[in-house]
Amino acid sequence: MRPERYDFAAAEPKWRKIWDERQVFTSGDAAKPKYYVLEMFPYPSGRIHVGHVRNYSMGDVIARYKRAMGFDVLHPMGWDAFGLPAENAAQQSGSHPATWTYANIASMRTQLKSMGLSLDWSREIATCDPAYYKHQQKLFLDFLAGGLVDRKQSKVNWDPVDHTVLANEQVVEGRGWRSGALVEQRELTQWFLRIGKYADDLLTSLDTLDRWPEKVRLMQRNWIGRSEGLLARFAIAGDPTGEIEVFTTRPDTLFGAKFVALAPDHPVARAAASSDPALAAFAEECRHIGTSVAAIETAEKKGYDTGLRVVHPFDPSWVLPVYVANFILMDYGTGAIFGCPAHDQRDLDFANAYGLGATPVVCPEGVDPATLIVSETAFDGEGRLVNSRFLDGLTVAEAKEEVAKRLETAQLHGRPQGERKINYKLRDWGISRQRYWGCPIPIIHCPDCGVVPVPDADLPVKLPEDVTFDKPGNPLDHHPTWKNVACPKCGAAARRETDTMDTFVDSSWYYARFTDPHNESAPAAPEQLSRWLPVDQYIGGIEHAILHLLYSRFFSRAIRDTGHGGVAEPFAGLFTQGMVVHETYRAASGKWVAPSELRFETGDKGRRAFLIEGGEEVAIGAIEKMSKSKRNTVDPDDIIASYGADTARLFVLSDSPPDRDVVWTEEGVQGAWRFVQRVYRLAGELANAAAPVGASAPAEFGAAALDVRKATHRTIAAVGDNIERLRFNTAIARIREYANELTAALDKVETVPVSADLAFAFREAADVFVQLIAPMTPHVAEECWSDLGHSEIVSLAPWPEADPTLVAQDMISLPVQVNGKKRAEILVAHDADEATIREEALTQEAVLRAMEGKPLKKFILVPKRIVNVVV
RNA sequence: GCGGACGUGGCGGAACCGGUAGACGCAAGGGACUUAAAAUCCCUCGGGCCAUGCCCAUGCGGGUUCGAUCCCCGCCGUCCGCACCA
Repeated sequence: MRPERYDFAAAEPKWRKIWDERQVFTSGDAAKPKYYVLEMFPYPSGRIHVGHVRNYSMGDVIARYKRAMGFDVLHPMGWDAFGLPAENAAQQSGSHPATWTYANIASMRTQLKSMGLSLDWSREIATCDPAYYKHQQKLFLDFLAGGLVDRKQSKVNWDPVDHTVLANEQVVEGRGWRSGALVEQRELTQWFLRIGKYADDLLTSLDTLDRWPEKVRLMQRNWIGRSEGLLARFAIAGDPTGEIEVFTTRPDTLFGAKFVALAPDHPVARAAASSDPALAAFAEECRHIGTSVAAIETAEKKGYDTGLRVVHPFDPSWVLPVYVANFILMDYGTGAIFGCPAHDQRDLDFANAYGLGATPVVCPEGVDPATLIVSETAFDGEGRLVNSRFLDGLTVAEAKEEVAKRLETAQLHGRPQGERKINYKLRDWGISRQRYWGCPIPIIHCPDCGVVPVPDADLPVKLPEDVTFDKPGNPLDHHPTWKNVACPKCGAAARRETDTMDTFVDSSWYYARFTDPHNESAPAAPEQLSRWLPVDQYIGGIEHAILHLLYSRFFSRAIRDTGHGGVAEPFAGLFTQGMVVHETYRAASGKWVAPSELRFETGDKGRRAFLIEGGEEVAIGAIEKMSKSKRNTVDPDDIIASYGADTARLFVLSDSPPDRDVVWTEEGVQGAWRFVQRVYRLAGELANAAAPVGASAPAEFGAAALDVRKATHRTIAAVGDNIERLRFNTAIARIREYANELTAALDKVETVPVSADLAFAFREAADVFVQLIAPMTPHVAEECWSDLGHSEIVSLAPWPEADPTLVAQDMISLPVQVNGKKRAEILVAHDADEATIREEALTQEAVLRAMEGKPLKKFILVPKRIVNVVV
């Protein structure tokens, strides 16, 4: 006897056990076409959060749907397991980072498994596993051999208390986020990956990623920041060899130049500062402002006249002053510019501060050059050149070309004075971190041989286990013996590189490792890479729009170009899902209160919240991103324990479009819960009226049976289309609509057993209904599928096919408008000719009334859409 | 400042290529069943009016069109990204 209510607590573990034992989700049937669906793998913080539930539920719907569509689906899971939190935990609790990390992985794996995700767990990887980072080290060495790695001095944010490098986002108001110490700018020798080599390819290939959000492509475009311009060299007056090279995108405005400005760290500026203490002090001041993001925003343009003068390239008698200025960046272009105040706002602000003047040299069409004055706002639009000697009358583009040509042929100090140049904002990727819990950089420093790669046979360079975290700085550096090693080349006493890699490196190739996760000799076999890559659908948060995705695109190219195989673009389809947000609650004391501590009432004064303990009323605040500090989080474990995984999955997929934020509400969860129960009930009711499994179709269908079948096939078509387009919320809405239709059809049944045609229609409906909901709520679907008499599980059932003849409507209802306002509705055959429709429309009482006896001016028929009568 | 996205009932949202605005759900109100509750089921649910019907309504103001949530112009508001990149 089937129970009245669905007991998720019994059913969910039962079905997961069956999936697990039968290895239903293991990929590798080469006879089928492949489909690779991947969600961004989690950092093992210890607990999954609702954001994970949403992310992985979406991926799972796609995986289950594609599997049912006959694809060999790769849907793996792993752990982004290196990173600073493990070291922080080690400092605080004394547990070793590895112990802490693997314990977290174990508990999160249990949590993820309780969600019923159709993952191939046999491919699980963790980036902190030597079996994984061994290949990462090999890739690094291959990149090094392939000219994709650089070692150079670079400025870093140095925390003098923690003895570590900080990322920009770890510097808060000029201080280290953890230590609170004033951050210093230090020059350190660091390892860099030369992502800049691929700048142009990474930029132009964005156009091919037509299944990426336009927003992400735009962000990457801006980040890469290509600009075409000219390098131009200015001779220093009175110095036979001295010169300053500037980069400009506006060579056309050269006759509007009023000054040259240098970054404080420009070599010429440093040289000048060495004999001018005031300039040295000014440069030092600039460096300090550079550390604070807030300061840059409000900083005034400031400069210091070095006293140097440079000669205008087109007029030996024209000299320009050379300033050191706080707004010039050393690491973009050449660290030097020429300033044209009339046509650049920054230059104008600077010129106004130092009385340098502004001569307009570009005049917009239709403006009299004589009246052209620039005082507060620079003009950066199009126009024709004025006040520019041989450039006068040319367009901006023509003038740029002319200046470039002339400077390319002009000579200064025996070299061409100008050179066309394409610049990128994208910098090479510094990967050195002075930390323990990361992938060791496989390099040995020998006093005689210099930088020596660790030989392949010695890989992986494993992290030592006996480390301490009681001292600030890098534990690898403090380790008594680990860094001492013989040089592989000459055998002399040498020292290991003690820096480890940025954790973004770990996540830049994990999608490739999943294709062949247990390969010991290579990151992945080329045939596995070509079998699975690119990832067909990648799903994750928008916060990775730039770095992770750009680094991965770079790695995929670098892996291919160092002979490992694979593809240029790792992610053919990208979807960025929205966050899960929640109301906030605050007591009168100002303390944040967790939703689990509250009870709610709805009355005359609207919705109110009270503490369960004590009954104090608390204020219901804004809906915000879930965060521990505001205590507005919900624990997936609690939800799954009280409602089951299917309810949690259904809720995060319903209501809101997947790319937008979804508000977590108790009412919404209960709505999902009710529907899970309804699925179970409805399947049971349908079963009672349905023909047995495999019953053959009767020759004829009556009206009632036909209506049910039409609803069935229309829903198959709609849900499939919605899932393909990742519109899970509308897919679920269609299924709920279908449930309403089936309930109504069952209500109409007067006699049991029903006629054979209706029984067939109900059998078909019951099966399809369960199959359509299965990707979202797989456990209850399996339970119902079994109750419906199927011997095989629904997870292995092929997706139902919509019969086009049943999807098409034979009678359609056409709205009839008079002068654009709807007045009536007519029911006509889908293939009715215009004359029939016209006759029907024009005899409608409401239409005639609206026409008020006026003569018909025009009759518009949009087939299958609408009729409009114009009078 | 620059770039982008978005504004639809009490709420989340739907509406395919310019063709019935408000699917589906949440909340609310009314009712049935019940000793009662839970669960379930049914009905109402954008606003207004001279209510068998009509008018207004997709942030605001214009425009194009037989017809505009959708296209164009101008405002207002919200959110996101970048932030002196020469």
